[in-house]
Amino acid sequence: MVQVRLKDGSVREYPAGSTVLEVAKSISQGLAREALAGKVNGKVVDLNYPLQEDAALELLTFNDEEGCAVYRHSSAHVLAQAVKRLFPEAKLAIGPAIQDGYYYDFDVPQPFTPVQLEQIEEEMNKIIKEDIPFKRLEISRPEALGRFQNQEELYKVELINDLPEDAVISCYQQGDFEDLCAGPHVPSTGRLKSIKLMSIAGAYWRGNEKNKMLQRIYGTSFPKKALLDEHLFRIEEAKRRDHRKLGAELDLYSIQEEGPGFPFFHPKGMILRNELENFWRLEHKRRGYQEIRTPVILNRGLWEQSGHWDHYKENMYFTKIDEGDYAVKPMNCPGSILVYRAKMHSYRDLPLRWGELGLVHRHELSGALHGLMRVRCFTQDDAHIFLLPSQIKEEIIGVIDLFDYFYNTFGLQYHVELSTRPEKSMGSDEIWEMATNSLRDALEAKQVKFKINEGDGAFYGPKIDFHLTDSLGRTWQCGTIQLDFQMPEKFELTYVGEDGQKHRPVMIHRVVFGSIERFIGILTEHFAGAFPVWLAPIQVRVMPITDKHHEYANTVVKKMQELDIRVELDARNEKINYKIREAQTQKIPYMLVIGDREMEQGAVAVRQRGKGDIGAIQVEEFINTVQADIKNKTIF
RNA sequence: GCUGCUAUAGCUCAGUAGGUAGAGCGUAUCCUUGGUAAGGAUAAGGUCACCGGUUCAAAUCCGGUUAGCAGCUCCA
Repeated sequence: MVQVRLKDGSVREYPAGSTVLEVAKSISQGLAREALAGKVNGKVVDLNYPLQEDAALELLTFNDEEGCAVYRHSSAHVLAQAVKRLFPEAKLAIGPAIQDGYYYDFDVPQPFTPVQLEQIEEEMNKIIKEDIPFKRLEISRPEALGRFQNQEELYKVELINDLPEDAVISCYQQGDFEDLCAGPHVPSTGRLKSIKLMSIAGAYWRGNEKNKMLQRIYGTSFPKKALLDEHLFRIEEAKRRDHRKLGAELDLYSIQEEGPGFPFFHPKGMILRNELENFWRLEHKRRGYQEIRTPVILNRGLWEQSGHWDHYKENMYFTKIDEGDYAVKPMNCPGSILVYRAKMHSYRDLPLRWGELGLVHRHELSGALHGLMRVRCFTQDDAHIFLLPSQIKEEIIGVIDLFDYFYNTFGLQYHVELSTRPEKSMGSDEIWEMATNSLRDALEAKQVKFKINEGDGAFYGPKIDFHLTDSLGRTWQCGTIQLDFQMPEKFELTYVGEDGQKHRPVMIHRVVFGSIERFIGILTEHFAGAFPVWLAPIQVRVMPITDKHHEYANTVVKKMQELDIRVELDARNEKINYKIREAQTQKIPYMLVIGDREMEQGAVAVRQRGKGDIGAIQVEEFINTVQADIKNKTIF
């Protein structure tokens, strides 16, 4: 008998050799039906994996990230099998599960056509109907090499050769199809329900442009058709909300041929920006930050000292001034450090929290540019905090609180990831350990759940990343908190301690919005252009029914203008329906219709975005409502 | 940057076996004074992205450049 500890903490006994599926069945039929794979002592395995000794077991369904990945990965194998059936000459490369589905790369003489894509999808559905079992085979390296060489699957041979010495090499077979694969997989192809192939794209073998370009087929799959439909709907919805489209329609910004990747902000986009910045300044002031501003162009020596000249050159822009080499700043930290160095600091002054809305320029590949999300110049809502090592935990907690407050204000959910030391990095192990532990301690003290990203930290220190989830469930990395022991060292920063001696301060780099430009893009898509009143470029539009009502409408407008409400009068010679339609497409939160009735009673007829006509109220009462929306940052 | 695709009016798009362009929306003017998502008429507006080639003739065919889109790579 073996003892199996389940997710709920209970321990059950099973005969040795019982499979994961058998355990699932013993718990409930429903679970057995839903289970896609198991997780034994933290390792994801097939459902028919036999339990030979005591273990902790978790059953994975589509709702678990890992279960979902197994499902998609099995889908990719079905895709490959379908392609091999229809195009036997196709060579297999790799086919992993990804965020919203899976892909498989093939080496074929001709790119796939959309018609062929449909045929492949049909074939996949056939394979699913055939309900072919997935069989796991563990084989030796020579056997694996032999097998795939025979099949002339040279990409697979290359993969096998690159596997580490001690790797267990496994193969999965489903009927006549066989693929090199670590697994695990669902028990049989029939477990897959709704599959769909999404697109075809070129992709280089191993992502390297020097290698051959392969044909990549993207697909997705779900255990229920309703889930697939929902996914497809989300894609359509994302197109409708695309900030590039809405940015033009709402006249927020433009990008012109004269400046690829350098956005132009129009008056309405500037209102958004300024509101975000006002909010940012106020909240930072409240939390003990001061604001600084450092130059955009600084000399070569500085960038050599900071390490950017060596590590970041390809992304930087350069210029010459009076024979001297200068660079346009790609980051704000060196500037902030120079401000710190401008005078002596006592331990009594720390922590020093210096915010900077700094415009940075980075050379991004032309193919990477994307609306406001990926640009060549952007404003980081940066801050550098100089502190004593003993203040780290408390200070990080303060930053986490600030981030939480910001994201909640926009109705954005988030999750947190802690990134640890990467291979290429500076500094001693002790320092890294201590820095990483401080970040972890702060997260734990705040009881924030987090995921660990091994080896994904910055070269100068570990970091905490905040990933926002927007209204469509997409995630965006925005905020980041980075702990840095290297820059203070390189620039020989000091403070005078209690003992009268010089000591090295620690630095925290952090951004909340990340980039104001990108954040505007995210907000545009999150709200589908229907910004909350406090951000809306036009908050109220007043629409008189005929020109008899213009005078009264004007007094209403004036009243609001005096209170800094962003109000517009639509005095055009158009029917009320027409004016409403336009205000609606412009996503203006409040429309005020003014006719005889309102004029007589000193009232306005209010139409609220998303709700429609909500009736007439007195002007003063309406003004109070709007002001409350602005003050409370109400979202509707 | 690489691969593929695209570029016609402010916007969305049609068009031509190669013979110098068209719609809807928007804009302007006039008529209409209309109560919760498009009232009517008239007009203006384009070196068909840019440079070069083929041709009697190029917006149309070919090459290059630039920009955009999708993917790869990378990231705030």
